[in-house]
Amino acid sequence: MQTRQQGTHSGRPAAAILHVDMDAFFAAVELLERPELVNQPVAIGHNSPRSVISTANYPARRFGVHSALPVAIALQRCPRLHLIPPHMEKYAAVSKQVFALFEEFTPIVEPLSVDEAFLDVTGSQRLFGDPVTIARQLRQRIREETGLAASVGIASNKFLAKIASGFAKPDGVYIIPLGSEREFLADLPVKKLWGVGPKTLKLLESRAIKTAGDLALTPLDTLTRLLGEKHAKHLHQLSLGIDERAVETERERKSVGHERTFEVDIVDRQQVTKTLLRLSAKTGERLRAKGLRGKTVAIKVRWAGFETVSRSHSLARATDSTQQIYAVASELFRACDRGEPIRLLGVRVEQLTDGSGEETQPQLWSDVFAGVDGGSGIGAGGAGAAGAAGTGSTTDAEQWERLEKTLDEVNARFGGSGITNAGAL
DNA sequence: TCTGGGGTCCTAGGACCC
DNA sequence: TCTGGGGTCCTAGGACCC
Repeated sequence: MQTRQQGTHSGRPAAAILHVDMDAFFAAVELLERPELVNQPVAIGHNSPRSVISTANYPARRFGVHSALPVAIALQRCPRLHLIPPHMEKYAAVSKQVFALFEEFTPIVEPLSVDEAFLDVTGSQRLFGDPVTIARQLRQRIREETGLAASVGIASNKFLAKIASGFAKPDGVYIIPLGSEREFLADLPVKKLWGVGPKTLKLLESRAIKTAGDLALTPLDTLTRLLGEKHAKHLHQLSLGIDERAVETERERKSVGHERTFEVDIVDRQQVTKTLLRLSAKTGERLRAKGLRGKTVAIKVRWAGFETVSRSHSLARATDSTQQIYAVASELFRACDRGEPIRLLGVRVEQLTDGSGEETQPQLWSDVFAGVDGGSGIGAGGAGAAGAAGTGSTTDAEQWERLEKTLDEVNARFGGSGITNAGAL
């Protein structure tokens, strides 16, 4: 096992990167409260027609139940499946605990998701021992503090560490020793490489490229013609075991948005309007909570046939205003509406800048709804009343009821075309 | 058995400027 | 009069990841 630093061709000591991945995270958290189900098949997902499984525990996986599988199929494959609806706040709290433990071993931590991170422990070895020892301690600490199992992959770069953690699962450690990368990759199926999904897999297979080893032997210009310049270069590098991306502790957020798939495709444009309002409000609220503003408002519409279109519009100035987001979103929708049934609607704000230095704009719902409900309801305590940022106080059910009720009145008065703000576009 | 919701990154064409 | 190339911004779509 690789336990000592070796030099590399560049003269720098080899990096020691850990990829830590919690095992069946959401399910494992739920099972802490329901230990009697530990050996039963358990999956996390809403029990509704268009939901998919977000996590399955190992007993459930034996039935062919896995992430992204439609719930309806999961229940067919495993009629005795214990389906538990997700409780994101609970997982976020445990996640926070786990990430705090990471920081005990190194400050260089890159979160990949709520249950997964890269740790650069190159400089931690004097204090904590070699990477395998660090992994062992870390797993021990996680188990003590949370009762959960984490798997750890160890390698000289992020890509290999991530591949390694897959081999470590469940509840293990796997190391790809320095110098054995090419050998390790030779027989690795290409679909294991970061950036190879179903489409790319098909393209590669059409050229008889099945393993990372095959990929490594394919001339770069062949790959470039197949996949485009960046994608080709990236995959070719990975196939050679090369990944020079550093573990990044801070990454700038690029967008904030919300979307919703309807249980049944909707036709009613008043419901569209209501949904766009709700999605805009959620988005605006999160922007304000994070002190962000965005210049571009984008919508996503998935038609009943699953065809998806997006429309976007850039503003002269970045905004965090629910009112403005909604005005743009509803106008974008109006302009692309085919009158067909709709499966999904989304609202997203892009081109973010942090709002510092700029005064927060008051959210003048009373202007939008002026003369409709007497300006009473929403302006006063409603979505994004100035200063409410970050408290979560703007999402409670009562408020939504008021928002929607007011919108119903608007629709009734203006013939259900929704509210548009001519000044917005 | 139809396919979530949160995102990131890349490509490509057109506008516009130098 | 015709034509060029680079850079940046905007928009739409698509692949991919957890």
